[in-house]
Parts: sequence; structure tokens; C-alpha cells
Amino acid sequence: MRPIHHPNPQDIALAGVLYALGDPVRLEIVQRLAANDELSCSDLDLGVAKSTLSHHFKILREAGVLHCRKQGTQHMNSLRRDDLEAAYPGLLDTILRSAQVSEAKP
Amino acid sequence: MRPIHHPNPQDIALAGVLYALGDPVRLEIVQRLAANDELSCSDLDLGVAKSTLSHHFKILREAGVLHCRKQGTQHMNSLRRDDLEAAYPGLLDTILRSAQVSEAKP
DNA sequence: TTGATTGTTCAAGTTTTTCGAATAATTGAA
DNA sequence: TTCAATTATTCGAAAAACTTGAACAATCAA
Repeated sequence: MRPIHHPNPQDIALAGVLYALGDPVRLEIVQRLAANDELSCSDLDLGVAKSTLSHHFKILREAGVLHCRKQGTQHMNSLRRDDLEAAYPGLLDTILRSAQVSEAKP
Repeated sequence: MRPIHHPNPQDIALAGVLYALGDPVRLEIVQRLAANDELSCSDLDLGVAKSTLSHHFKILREAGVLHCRKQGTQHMNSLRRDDLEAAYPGLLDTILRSAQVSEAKP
């Protein structure tokens, strides 16, 4: 298996972050992480194949949105809150707040 | 030609907005619109084919990010600031601020 | 009517996404 | 150690989306 890649804080691109969050499944993942600190893939059941879920985590990880650490056979994921806040102040919080607004509507 | 479609304010989806802004060309378009009120496609030279630019405007329009009005042979585009602010308070401003931070870095 | 301007639509090739199946990595039990 | 179970990635193929140049449509002015 290849080593897990995370971008350096200064290499987190805004368009990349927005792209990563611009998918309903990935936005849901980020919301769950915002409420749970750490989650593994198996903690989520979002109605997609596990290979697809793995792909979504990869997109989020390579965009700099989350950090992944191996623990046994699991991969524990957490939001890179501090790095995101340093790079784009207020962005993650505003998006998370918007996501809650979004849930309340339908 | 087909009629130009704009989503109703209540149908502006967060993931759709983030997806629309998650492309460097489209993010640049939005930044220009933030500084210029109204722009036509021909006002922009972003290094892509005009058919591609037309596609990008369509994505932004259908996501609810911008409004397009025909004026002669031109299509004048403007940000839907009020609708976005009503749907997701602070979101557009935070993203535009982040985009400026982003420009200042490299 | 003709030509110039402005964008959209179309058809193609390229890229990305999604899925199931196969593979890899780790742990614990036998 | 070996074997099976757990967890997640990688692979290959099909479907969807993106990009482009060429063709088409709409408007205006001469």
C-alpha cells in the first residue's frame, strides 16, 4: 500500500477545498466529523459502495480537509480544523453553519 | 435557443454552490463579478475556449450563484448576493475573503 | 439583406466517478 | 506460526462530466 499523503498547510488550495465539499456525500462526511472528532470509514453508512467511500475520503484528504491516521486495520479520520482556520479563517465554520441551515430547510 | 433557467432562492443547494465554486476558473469568474457588478462572457479572458466558458457560466447559473440577463447579443451576469445571503448567511463573503487570502499567498 | 458580434449547442475525445471484485495490511485465535 | 476475520485500498470497466473546435442561433447596424 502507498503511504498516505496529506498536503502541507500552506498547500491547501481554496478551490480544492470547495471542490471537496461540493459533493453531498463528502459534505455529509465532514458534518459527521464536525460532530465526532474521529471516525473510520466503517462508522459511516451513506449508501455508496465502500470503494466509492474510500475515494471520497481520498479527495477530502488530498484537499487538506481531513487527516487520516492508521490504527490497526482502521483508518481514523479527523477534520484539520486548525490548518483550515489558519489558511482560510472562518471558512469551515461558515460552511458547517450553512450545512445546518441546509438540513433544516426541506 | 432554450430559455435561461435560474433556480428559485429556496432551491439553491449548498453542495451545488460549493461545487460551482470549486473550480479555479469559476472561482475567478465569481471574484471578478464581486468586483464588477455585471460582466459578459466577452469581458473575461481566462484561457479557456469560449464553449468552455459558456459551460462554466451555466454551472454557476444553475447552482444559483449568478443571474444572467440578455441585453442584445450579450449576456450580462451578476452575483445573486441577496439570494445567497438569505440562504446561507455569510457564506459568499467568507469565500470571497478566502479567495483574496488565497491570492496573496503564492 | 448582409455582415459582425455574442453565446449556445453539438460531436468527439479526455477525464472523473462509481461499482464489484480482487488485493493488501493488521489483529487475534487456534 | 498459520488461519481467518476485519478494514480499507486498488484495479478494471461502465457511466457521467468536462473541454474543445466547428456549426448554429440571436441580435444589431449598416
